[in-house]
Amino acid sequence: MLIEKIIAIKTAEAICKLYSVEIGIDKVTVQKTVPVYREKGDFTVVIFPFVKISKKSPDQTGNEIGQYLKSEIPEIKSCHVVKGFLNLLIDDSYWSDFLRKTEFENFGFSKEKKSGKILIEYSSPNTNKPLHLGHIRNNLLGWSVAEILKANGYDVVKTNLVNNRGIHICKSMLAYQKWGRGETPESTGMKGDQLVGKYYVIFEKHYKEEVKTLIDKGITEEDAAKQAPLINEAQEMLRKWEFGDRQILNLWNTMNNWVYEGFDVTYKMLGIDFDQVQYESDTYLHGKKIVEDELKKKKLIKKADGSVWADLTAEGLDEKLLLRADGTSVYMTQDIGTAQIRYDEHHPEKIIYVVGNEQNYHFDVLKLVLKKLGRTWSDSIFHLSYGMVELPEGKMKSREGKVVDADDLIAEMKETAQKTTEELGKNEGNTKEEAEKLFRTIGLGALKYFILKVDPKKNMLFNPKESIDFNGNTGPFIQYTHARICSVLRKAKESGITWDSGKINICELLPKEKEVIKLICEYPSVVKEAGETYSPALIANYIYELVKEYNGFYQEVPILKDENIDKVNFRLVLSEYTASVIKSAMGLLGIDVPERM
RNA sequence: GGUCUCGUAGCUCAGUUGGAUAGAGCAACAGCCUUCUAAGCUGUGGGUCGGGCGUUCGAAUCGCCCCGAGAUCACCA
Repeated sequence: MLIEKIIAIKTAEAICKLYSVEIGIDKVTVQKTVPVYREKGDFTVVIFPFVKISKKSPDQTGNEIGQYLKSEIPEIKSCHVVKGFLNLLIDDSYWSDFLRKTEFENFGFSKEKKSGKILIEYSSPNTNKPLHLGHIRNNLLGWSVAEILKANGYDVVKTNLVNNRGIHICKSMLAYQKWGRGETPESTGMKGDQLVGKYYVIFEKHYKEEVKTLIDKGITEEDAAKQAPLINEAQEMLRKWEFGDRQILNLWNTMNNWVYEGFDVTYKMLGIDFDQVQYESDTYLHGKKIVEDELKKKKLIKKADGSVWADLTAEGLDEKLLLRADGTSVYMTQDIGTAQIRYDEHHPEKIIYVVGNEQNYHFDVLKLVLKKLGRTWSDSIFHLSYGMVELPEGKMKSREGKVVDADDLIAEMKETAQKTTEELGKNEGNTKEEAEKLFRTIGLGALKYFILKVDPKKNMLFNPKESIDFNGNTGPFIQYTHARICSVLRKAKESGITWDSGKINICELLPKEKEVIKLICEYPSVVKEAGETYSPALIANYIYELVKEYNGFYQEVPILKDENIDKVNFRLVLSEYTASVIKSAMGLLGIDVPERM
């Protein structure tokens, strides 16, 4: 059991014994002692809540509880009360024992398997344009959360729902049909998704012009948006698609395959993968069927024009369209089908949808509609709503081409990594392949850490003019620390020095040594909390703290140069352990750590 | 307008189940490499935690009001 937990239990016990009042363990606050008082304590019990019970001064209460704890918990070396805070100093042997006894294979990960299965959907791209920085955030988050849940013992299914149908897809198809002149990825040398995206932007450009012309003729903006010939053609194309027009389906197949191939390249570069891929072109039919069945059961309503709606007025919302008058389906229709398929196939304890916060309302509605249709499992749907990546001038807009392209950014990061490495003269002795791999690792490390260290819920800013940093609280900084530790361990081996955690024989620790061990001890609870809150940011911030602390130790304390072999042994174990936690935690973020850089 | 989210140093972000003097990084300045990788370490300056009121022994954290920014309220996804 964690020493903090023991302290909390014994504190509650002390209050019972000393003041004859029973309190819950959750009423006891045990926290890390603030740095100013580090010499006096490792953990602090907040005494204020107990002075009402003891009817004594905070100092006196603290001293009494402190005496009790000291007599009950052998690991406590001393206690010390300041202004209502009881600081407890833990004996150094407790910390060195921790290193001696703890196996670091899979350290931090849950030992027992959870029974429930979790399905997590992320990425879910539209096949009308290439991926941009917003999608990168989505992919990294989804992938990392999946890994964190696995580390917490869950059986996780990573799934991608490809948004390959709908009016938006028709837009790029229509533009290609009109202005594409038979271009292909081969003929242009463009990635398939980039080529299709080009036509999506072209559609929007012409559409905007048409709308402007209509407005100039005196038509309102709203009507102009509906009357523009291009949008009507796109809708006609959607109808043909949904009713199986062979020519349209051929074009759709061709263009979608170009996009899939392009996406695969990007996913591979990013190191993102899935256990399962679903396509909306399959699931929407299931949704449509459910809607038609439920209409017969009168749970949905049909209007005079033939459109089908869910009435959510009783739930405080309005009516929501599920099928258009022409019989074609909308986003919600397919989501109903997709959810049903997922439930039938996996019976998951939870279905996590990693989708931007702009769709909060959509998911509220989805859950309500499913519930209205009698799907009690709608409660297992959880929308992991993350913030937007914004540019200095505001939101990214695919339609206007104002985006940070994923492929470009990844390539730039790698180039920056290469430039920095070469400037620092750290690329000697690498073969070309090794160097390429290293640049990719560092560039991606910088990008992934930059994104994942931010609380998922919050919007974040990306300024393309300021390249992502490689110093300070960054991926490369952490990778560098790992590489340095590996270097020390290599040097030890080369000089025939061995180390063994079982042979740790140290009674007194230096402050820097103790702080590093204390942080290592925290890793399991960080993994747990990151799992409970779906937040890779907790892992990122934790690992930064550990690495910073280790660097202080590395700077101040000689590892190999000490004459005392017990100290050398201990410090090598500490270093190896730190490296292993760095590697494990960065692994949860999808970031590789090199052994040299 | 309704609903929701956010507002912490010049910039980017931590810290929010209420706890000690609110922390990092970047940027600026000053130091540290004949000794384990200087992508590092140490130090200096930088804050009415958007504002006000309240609850509390104690508020960046909880409640109410106001100000500011964003998202959403589509027969787009």
